[in-house]
Amino acid sequence: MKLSTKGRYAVTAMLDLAIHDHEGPVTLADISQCQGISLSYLEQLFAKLRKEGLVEGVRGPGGGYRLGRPASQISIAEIINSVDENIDVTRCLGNKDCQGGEKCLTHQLWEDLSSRLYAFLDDLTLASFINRPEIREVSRRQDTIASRIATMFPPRPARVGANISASC
Amino acid sequence: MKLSTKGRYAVTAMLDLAIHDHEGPVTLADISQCQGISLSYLEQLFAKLRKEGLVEGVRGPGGGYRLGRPASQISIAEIINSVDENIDVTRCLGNKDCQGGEKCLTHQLWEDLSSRLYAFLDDLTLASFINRPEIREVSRRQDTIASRIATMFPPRPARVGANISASC
DNA sequence: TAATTCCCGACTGAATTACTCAGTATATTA
DNA sequence: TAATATACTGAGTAATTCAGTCGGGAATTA
Ligand code: FES
Ligand code: FES
Repeated sequence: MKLSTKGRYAVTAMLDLAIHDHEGPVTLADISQCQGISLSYLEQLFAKLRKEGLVEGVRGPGGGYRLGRPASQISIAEIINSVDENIDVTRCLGNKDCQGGEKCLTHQLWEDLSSRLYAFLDDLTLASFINRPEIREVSRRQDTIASRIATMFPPRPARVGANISASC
Repeated sequence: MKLSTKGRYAVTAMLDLAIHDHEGPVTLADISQCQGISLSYLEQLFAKLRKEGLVEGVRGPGGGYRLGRPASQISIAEIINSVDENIDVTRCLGNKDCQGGEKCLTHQLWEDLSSRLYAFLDDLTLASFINRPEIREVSRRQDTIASRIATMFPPRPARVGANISASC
């Protein structure tokens, strides 16, 4: 289990998808702009998420990415693991034999902590974050702001009603 | 909150200190040899741990490092934070203003996850790891092996009884 | 004094991060 | 059918961090 900015990017992007799930696919260009991450970098991250089945891509105009499963069945741990190349090597490289054939104490202790952490993050699903009332509130407010801006500066809609998902 | 190999090194080293706490200071040379980490690198990590008051150094022969506080009052979160330079910046750099003066949804959600994770790791203390019976068992066995080896190849003792702490 | 340990700072190769560019493939819409 | 918007792929790259080396110093013990 590893946790870095890369993992944070993946998690926040997935949360974005989860929030706008009902509005159809979200484009990486939107996420890139809203969260200030480079588009190509996002593409690399999403390639990994796609390999794990956490998202599915929809090509062509009006396309984007959708969650690969219901938000209630995607855990934070899965997201982080899929982008962070969870090579959690200890000194024995997984052989558990550095103490005269036995697993050493340090190995045991770290494995223990690591699995507790994983269990914790595996229990947190995307749904458990976005379904709380205060989140719904902020989400609604931002959509309102976004649609007001959209009214003042109407963009050419790729598909009717699809551009509201551009809120951050 | 960030979690990398560096953090793991710090945590396992601190666990080492906690286990051998009753036997006097543990030298970095011991930890370096047992856990396969470079001595100078350990020195850098311990400089940070010392700044946070998590350990205290004892100079001179027979010296080493001791826990700065009882193991029951040192959390895993503290250890990781002290070495990992927890600069958990979001896009707004902590200003919470990227959504027209308001904190954006992504910021809110990540802050939320981050604090939950911190709370979890802050609840885990060194003592909660080493005081479990199965750990005490492995610890005892390793000390036995170590003292048997010490009998076969007696090292020059820096201080009477102090070298048993060389077990991994 | 000599040995052992912590302590300090500068430097360095390797790995990873985050990004850029240049394309290809597929679906939509006009 | 043509134009366009999107996902996809892979090679390359500057910046950063990781992990380690080196060369000293300072305090303590014997
Ligand atoms: S590091 Fe795996 S057994 Fe020691
Ligand atoms: S990133 Fe902090 S408010 Fe948007």
